[in-house]
Amino acid sequence: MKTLSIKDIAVKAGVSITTVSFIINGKAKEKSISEAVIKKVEEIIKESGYKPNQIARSLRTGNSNIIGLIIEDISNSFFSRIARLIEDKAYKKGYKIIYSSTENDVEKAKDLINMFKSRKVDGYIISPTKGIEEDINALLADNKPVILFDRNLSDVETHYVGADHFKASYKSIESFIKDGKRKIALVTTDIDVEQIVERFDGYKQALIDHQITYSDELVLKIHFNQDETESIEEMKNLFLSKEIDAVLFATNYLAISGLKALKQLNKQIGDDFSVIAYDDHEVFELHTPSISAVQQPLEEIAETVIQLILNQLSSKAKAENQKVIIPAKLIER
Amino acid sequence: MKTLSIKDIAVKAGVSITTVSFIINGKAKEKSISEAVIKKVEEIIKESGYKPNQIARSLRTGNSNIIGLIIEDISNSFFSRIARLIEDKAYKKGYKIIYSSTENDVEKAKDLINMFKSRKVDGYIISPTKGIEEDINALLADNKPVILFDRNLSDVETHYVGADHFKASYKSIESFIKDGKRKIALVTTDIDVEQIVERFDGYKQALIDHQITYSDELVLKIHFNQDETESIEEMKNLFLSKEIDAVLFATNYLAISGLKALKQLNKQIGDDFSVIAYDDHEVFELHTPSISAVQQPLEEIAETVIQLILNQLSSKAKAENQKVIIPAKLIER
DNA sequence: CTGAAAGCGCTTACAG
DNA sequence: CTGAAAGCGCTTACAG
Repeated sequence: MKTLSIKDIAVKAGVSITTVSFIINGKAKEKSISEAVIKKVEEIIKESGYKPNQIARSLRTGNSNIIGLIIEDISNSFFSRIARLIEDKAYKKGYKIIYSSTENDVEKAKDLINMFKSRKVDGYIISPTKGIEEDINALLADNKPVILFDRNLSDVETHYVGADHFKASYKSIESFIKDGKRKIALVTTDIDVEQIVERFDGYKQALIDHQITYSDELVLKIHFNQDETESIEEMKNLFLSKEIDAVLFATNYLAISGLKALKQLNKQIGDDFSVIAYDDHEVFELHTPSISAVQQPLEEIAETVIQLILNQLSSKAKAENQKVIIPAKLIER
Repeated sequence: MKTLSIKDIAVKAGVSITTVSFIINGKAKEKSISEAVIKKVEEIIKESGYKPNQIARSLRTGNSNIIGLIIEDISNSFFSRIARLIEDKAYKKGYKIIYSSTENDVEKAKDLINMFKSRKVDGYIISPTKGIEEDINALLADNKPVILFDRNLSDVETHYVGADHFKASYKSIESFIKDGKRKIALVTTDIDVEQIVERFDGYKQALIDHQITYSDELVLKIHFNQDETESIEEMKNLFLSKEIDAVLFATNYLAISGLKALKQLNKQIGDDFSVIAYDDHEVFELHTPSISAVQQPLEEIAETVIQLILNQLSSKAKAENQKVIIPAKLIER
């Protein structure tokens, strides 16, 4: 069974492909096609199950009704939830999303941008890695809408949506201090991306503002792609060597590794030892005891991202660049 | 800056677009293009940063080097992990993956197939919902490779990769029985898909084989799209009303809700009350006490799926349909 | 060893 | 009210 083309429909209806095309694209009225012809063509389309070839349409029009979503890692629940929400919302507006993970690898990120570019996606939603500034600027020069989220790139002039990482981190530390903690550790990663740096800055500033000396020794930077068992070992060392009474984990997967480390050490979380995780996770609510977490407003982030990109897509006018910073919530458990 | 076309390259190199096309597609030798021309064209391509328009290529060749992945829900960690593995492996072979969630909605699933079809994806990897048999058969009639995974559709003659859900469920119940449990409950969903039915059958058969009377009252079927709070209430009722000493949860998200229910009831998991979850989740290892889980071999499933589809894609010959059933492991914690 | 030309399936400016 | 024709950027059978 050959797939049908617009020509087949035109032949069947006894009209030109121009007429069929106008009808498919809702321009029938505008082009004053007669009611009778419209009805006839629509019927034939329906009963034949004809679907226009989007590839051909894209080649001709230069756009695709597809938005490219580039994230760090789809298996991280923060991203998979965001992806799901964005997909949902875009779908309702007639846009499809295609997504792919960079694994924080600059080369792969560039590859993905190229792939999306050569597929003529209409717009880009990106949680960027450092090093792709140029590629993104090239997209912008090409007049493609780009929305960054989760982490900003200071060398790129475009829209950004993200949580206020500095403040969320600052407040977490402040809540430790209010509870009388003084030896507060930070477990973070060594990737040099803005949202991680902000979390570190918030940690440091909160200590300083409360007259607690900042010490490098209480900050553990886990190497990004390292094996989890190794990370757990490093955390165990940290927890054993210093008299720490509280720890902020800068990502949810670090917190999960940290909980495993504590379990192995048989160290109880409680009045003597408090924990906050950055980015919530199902683990934390169910954990005994429950773990406090900084919760980014996923729904709001996804909504804002979609809103911004749809605006861009519908108005050809270049809008003012917006940086939307959304407060995160500290869920105390 | 206009994007370059093959024509621009041809003009710059002073050759025809035919020649450029042959070189791009590695057919230079075969078409005996002279070394000098090859070198020159390759240099121009490199320095100009020219990337062939994949849309045009797809329109012409009818394929896309893209594999469509259709899953139930990307925010479920079972699927997001599989997706990540499949993406990785496909990427290494030069294929891109585009994926999208059906949310177990037949209409959305059909829509997605249509979208992928009109984008001319080369092959399909699908965790199907019931009701899309016809659509999949249409793809097969169109000679497109289709690999089903996680759940099979009996009315569709194609490749399938999945865990042995019946046996895994059977063994879980058997392990309860060995521990002396007799009042064993099953919490499952009401969606009528093969892998869920198999888990139920395994549960029932194990009871029967061990001379334990099967009772409907010990089986709770949670409505698929229902609010979690409601599910938790129903589970609390089950746990309170019967003297249950063990429960198998048929999915990991049900198990998570179940753990929340138990927490609310202040009911301890231990010698008097055992729990096994189907599909592992980070929650379970960290939970106090740790929760046993049926672990599907994600890596193996992903590997097999990719292998099968790549085989199909490279050999135009229609291979024998394979049904690969992979044993799942019960991780006792 | 290389090129002119047809054609993939659409959209749209132009003509009538 | 409707259609013929150009063109989007490629690939490839054919010719030389």
